[in-house]
Amino acid sequence: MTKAKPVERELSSKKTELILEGAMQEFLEHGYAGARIDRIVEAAGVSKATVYRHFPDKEALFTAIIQQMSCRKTIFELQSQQSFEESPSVFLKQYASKMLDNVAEDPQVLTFLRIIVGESGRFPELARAFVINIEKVGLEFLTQYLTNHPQLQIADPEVTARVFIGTLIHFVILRDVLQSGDLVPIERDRLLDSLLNLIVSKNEVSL
Amino acid sequence: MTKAKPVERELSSKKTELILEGAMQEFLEHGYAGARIDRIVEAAGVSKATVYRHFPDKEALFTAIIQQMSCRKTIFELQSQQSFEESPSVFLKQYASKMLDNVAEDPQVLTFLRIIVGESGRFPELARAFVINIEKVGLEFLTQYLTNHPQLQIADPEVTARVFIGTLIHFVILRDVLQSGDLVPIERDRLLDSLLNLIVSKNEVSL
DNA sequence: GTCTATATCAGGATAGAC
DNA sequence: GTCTATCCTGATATAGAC
Repeated sequence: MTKAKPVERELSSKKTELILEGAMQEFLEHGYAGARIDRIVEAAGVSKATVYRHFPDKEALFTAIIQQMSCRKTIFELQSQQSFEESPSVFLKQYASKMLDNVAEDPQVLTFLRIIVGESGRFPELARAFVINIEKVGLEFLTQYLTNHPQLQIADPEVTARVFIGTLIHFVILRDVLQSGDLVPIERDRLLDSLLNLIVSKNEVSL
Repeated sequence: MTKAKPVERELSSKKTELILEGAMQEFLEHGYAGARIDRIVEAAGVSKATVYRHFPDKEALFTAIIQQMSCRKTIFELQSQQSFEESPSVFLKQYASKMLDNVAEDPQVLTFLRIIVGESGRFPELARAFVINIEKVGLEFLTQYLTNHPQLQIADPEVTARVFIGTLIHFVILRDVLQSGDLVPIERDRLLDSLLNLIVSKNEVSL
């Protein structure tokens, strides 16, 4: 009987990791067209030929990176870190705060967003993967949450979730992505408080 | 006395126009790094040397184009086309509708947004020009409008303007920029109606 | 001021030894 | 499977004639 040979058809995942690591930096920093294979090679500490033995071309490497990030990056998945038992208005404000902090603290998220939007014309599949893995998850979670808390008296949870996330994303785009927070300044707590006031029923008694 | 010589220090603005025209197409379609001077030359119908006589380098040409577009492009300036005398809720819905239509009908707006966001890391000044000329204008107009209509009972017009525009921008990003409207579908009228319901006071009597 | 022709060099991708 | 060395296309930018 044939000896069970250790699975290793996939070309040495050690180098693959190095390449992906270096490529991620490079693509995030320079975009697709601006990325240089030479720099990826240097950052990864491998030879150029090795890169091309693991990935057919630059485009394949790029899509691999971005798709991987769409799975890993969490912008809205803060559920685990949070206390579900808080009152809804407290929970929602925490949720929004965490989301804003996450983005501000992780510059990779910003460059990732820039890439997704910037290349969405040439790589629509990547944009769609982003929407499925990140936006959709956040929207559906919030919709569910709003639906599950009838005391909030949300008339249209689906739209309310969009308004909530849309406001946050817009804020992130102005402040962090476009680096223009000072041009249209607003205090963050004021934004969140007034936003929650709009969303939760006006005649709030015991939220 | 010296004969008044016809002003022509600016290198033939005829060619300049052609170059800018061609460059706009090229940069919008391929981004900064992906744009090729050769294609600009071809589209403009001039020689490469002429381009470099009018602009010091690729980057200068790029920033000229984008800054020009930030002045010309109107996403939120729909005031002139609208009847100010409508009731606020009608006006606001018209305003939002017009804005969504404008974007959907003009693919240049989409590629412009992609460029601004995509290059905002490397060209922050362009991003800031965009915010000043487009976002800020929209936000301030809406804030003013909400303030001027006290019957709406807007507690915080500044934030409400952001919520309104943020929701619209987010919708545009998902549907048009990222081309993923089908992945997180929502009927446009439902979005606008529910959004307005959130914004205008619940106890609406005569808006 | 505008063109043609060209310098210069960097990019992605591969051949062939080990 | 990995490296070194190289191919070759095509990019930005310029020199020099008109």
